[in-house]
Amino acid sequence: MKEKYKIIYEDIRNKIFSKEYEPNERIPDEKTLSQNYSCSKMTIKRAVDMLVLEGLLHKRRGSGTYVKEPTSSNFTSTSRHLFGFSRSQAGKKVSSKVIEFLVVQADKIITEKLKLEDDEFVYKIIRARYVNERPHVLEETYMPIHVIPGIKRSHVEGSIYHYIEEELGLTIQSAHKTIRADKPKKLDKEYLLLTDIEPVAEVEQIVFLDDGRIFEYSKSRHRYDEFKFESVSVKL
Amino acid sequence: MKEKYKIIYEDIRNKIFSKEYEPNERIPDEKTLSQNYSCSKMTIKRAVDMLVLEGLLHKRRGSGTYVKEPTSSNFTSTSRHLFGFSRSQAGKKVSSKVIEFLVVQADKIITEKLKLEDDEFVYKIIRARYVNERPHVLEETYMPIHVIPGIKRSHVEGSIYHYIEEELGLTIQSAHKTIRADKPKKLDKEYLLLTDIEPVAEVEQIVFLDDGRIFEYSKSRHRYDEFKFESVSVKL
DNA sequence: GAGTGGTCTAGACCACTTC
DNA sequence: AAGTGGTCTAGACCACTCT
Repeated sequence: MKEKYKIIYEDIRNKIFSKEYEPNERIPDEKTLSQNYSCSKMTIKRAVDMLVLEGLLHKRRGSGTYVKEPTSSNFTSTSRHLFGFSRSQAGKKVSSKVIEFLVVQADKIITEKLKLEDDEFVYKIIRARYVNERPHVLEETYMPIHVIPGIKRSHVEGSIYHYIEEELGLTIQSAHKTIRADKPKKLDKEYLLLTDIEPVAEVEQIVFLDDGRIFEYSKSRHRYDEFKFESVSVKL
Repeated sequence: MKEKYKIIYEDIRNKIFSKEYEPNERIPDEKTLSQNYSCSKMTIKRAVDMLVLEGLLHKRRGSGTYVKEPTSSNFTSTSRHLFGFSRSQAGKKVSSKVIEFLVVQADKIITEKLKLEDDEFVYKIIRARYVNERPHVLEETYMPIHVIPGIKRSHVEGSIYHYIEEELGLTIQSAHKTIRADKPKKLDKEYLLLTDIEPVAEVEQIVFLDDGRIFEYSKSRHRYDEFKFESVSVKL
């Protein structure tokens, strides 16, 4: 984090959260900021635009840049939905029960989702995950063995993402997600302790490495009362 | 749409969808593109970065910029979740049944969500919405009467967003959304024709105008089998 | 008209991969 | 070493609001 625009982004962000810039207040204009931070206007614009995309600021041409009032979606969450479940529950006690962990030949759907050649092998991992001993989500994950080699049971019992990023040294670039509601299936009821009238929120996800390879296709089925997904959309 | 970066963005986007740039192919480097489009490298970078955020391209420093293979989340949807229900169902026959349409004094929750002063009046609108005669979603919407004045029953029966943008000339800037699964409530079952074991996907939404004012707080409860929410997250 | 953000440039220099 | 994307600049000019 030595890029100037990231430093400025962090600094302004901190000033918003610490209320040095208060809700509905106009922050200094871009020319002033570029003098304060000793940088060009374009660099200020870049930092400020990140905060606009994040939903913390809004701009009015000809008028100025203003702090948005806090809403549940911009101040609570990190607004980065990219990483695994363990990381999203930082500070809480996460545990996992491994229900299935094997290598199988990819079927038609998995081959299509992971963009594999025919007849490739993939890890199939089914885990129930608990926060403070309470079941939260049932995950069914597929990863190609030639992209993510050497997954051990110990990784599956802990954090697979930790293994991928720290031990294999790979970088996750992006994730495409689809969120739905669904009736509970048999496995959901069993592991998430749900009855027939208690639904799940399903997140289907395809995750990319920074070299463009797909390394994960998964469906996570969350207890309806332990899940929410937050999103900010800004007009371009 | 006369900004150069938007024109270039559209043009590259079209080349991706028309397969002139094929999946996994490397597109021309930024220097070449800036010559082709007679513009600076920064302008190319801006257009390309929009496509990266949209999940259509990915970049590798030192290597090049590549077309992602299509996944359900990047090629099907417009990736703009900003506008109302009518617009998201373009081309289909949308109808509405107005269940409630009145002006009420905002209660504590609505006052907080819409960031109102105490005791302000808001429109309360409950509508069931149908696509091809089939019920899709039950919407409960609150709008402050001093921000969006003059809503008539005819607007509520059609598209309120059309009224706001076309007739009032206001511009929608952003929306903060929270998505959950939930059990069906009495009204859901009645208007969405659900049984106790059929859940809903709830989208709670706060929508901003481009002057920073909040003009809508709503909860939309969708039939579980007629809803999905797609999202692309890219590491910064 | 003064002030604000929006677009765009031409080029320098850096970080990374290997086209 | 050559090629590619990443950062940053200093400034020009435009579009918009109204401090």
